[in-house]
Amino acid sequence: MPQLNGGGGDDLGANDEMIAFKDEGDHEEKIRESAFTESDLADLKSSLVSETEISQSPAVIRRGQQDEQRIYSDKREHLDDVPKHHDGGMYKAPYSGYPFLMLPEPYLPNGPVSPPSNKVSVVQQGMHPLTPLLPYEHFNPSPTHMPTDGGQKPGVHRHQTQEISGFYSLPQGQITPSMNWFSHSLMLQSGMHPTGIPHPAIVPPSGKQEHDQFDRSIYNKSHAEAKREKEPKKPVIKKPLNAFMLYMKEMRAKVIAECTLKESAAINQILGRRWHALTREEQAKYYELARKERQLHVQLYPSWSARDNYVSALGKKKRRKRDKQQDSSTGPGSPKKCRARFGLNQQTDWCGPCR
DNA sequence: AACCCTTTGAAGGGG
DNA sequence: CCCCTTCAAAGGGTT
Repeated sequence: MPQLNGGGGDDLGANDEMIAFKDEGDHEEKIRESAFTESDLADLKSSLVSETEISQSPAVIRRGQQDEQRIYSDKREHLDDVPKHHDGGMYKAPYSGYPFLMLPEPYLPNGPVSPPSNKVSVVQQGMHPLTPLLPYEHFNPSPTHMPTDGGQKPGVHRHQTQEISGFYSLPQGQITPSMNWFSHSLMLQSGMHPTGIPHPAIVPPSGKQEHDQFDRSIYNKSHAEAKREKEPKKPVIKKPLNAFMLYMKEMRAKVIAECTLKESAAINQILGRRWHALTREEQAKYYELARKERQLHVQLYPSWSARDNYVSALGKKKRRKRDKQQDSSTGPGSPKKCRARFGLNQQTDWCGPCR
């Protein structure tokens, strides 16, 4: 039987997605105790400020993060005990009751398939932010399409694309390795996947959603401009979401609702804390989902590399320059700036649940 | 308009 | 192998 997970070993070299928890039960306990309580949120809010005040160079901070990651990595074997959700190789939405399995709307004309509606507003309408992951439930690779060896790349058939369409939140068309560039461009022109379903993993180079703007613009612009726009633009295949990103997608709306926050930076800090407060089982489901997503991504885009989406060398230079400025604590993103942004003197502005 | 901020995790490259 | 960098999402804020 075909298996997405090559039975124990991760053929994609991603058996490390099951990041285990620290052994320090105290630490974990401590984190969990502080989770989801109002005091936690208050603590977070104040820490959001105080943490940014710590005069620590970005490099030091990063090092600290990596150290922590390494510690987590030391406990992966614990999570390996978490029961895998496989059913003879057929991926059946492993987590019954998982909210994103509820709605087919992502494929509706005005559903979350359109980028703006895939955001919070969608959730507020009763949609789950992870709805785009719905196709997981339908993913039923046949032996022909799904190699038993997850690392097998050549000869992967593209029929799967229909089943996994909607994995990502920015559907914009589809490109498949078995297609040539001409057909790719045609698909992108129409904004559609060859199967007829937009694929969110692929976005235009701009990264923005344009949808039906194209056709209209053709008539409003000069011939040269129209021609230029008609030229195929190389689409961007986005990275598969990791466990935390999947978690964020699901929980973002909840945090926004609870805290009446909208600024993603602050929301993400809360989500980061909550992530650490999750039990290993709770985290495991997201690691599992992320692993499946990576596997599917590899099978869909065998030649794709994360490097493909890296910014140019010029962009790197630009960033290094920026980082240098940060070290002087006067540049963008400096503690000083962060204090201002998060309002050190405006803590009363925090909403109730987050106070 | 483009970039920043903020989080964790994955991936890739350099030493 | 270790370390560092980049990018995934998100949307208000900043330049």
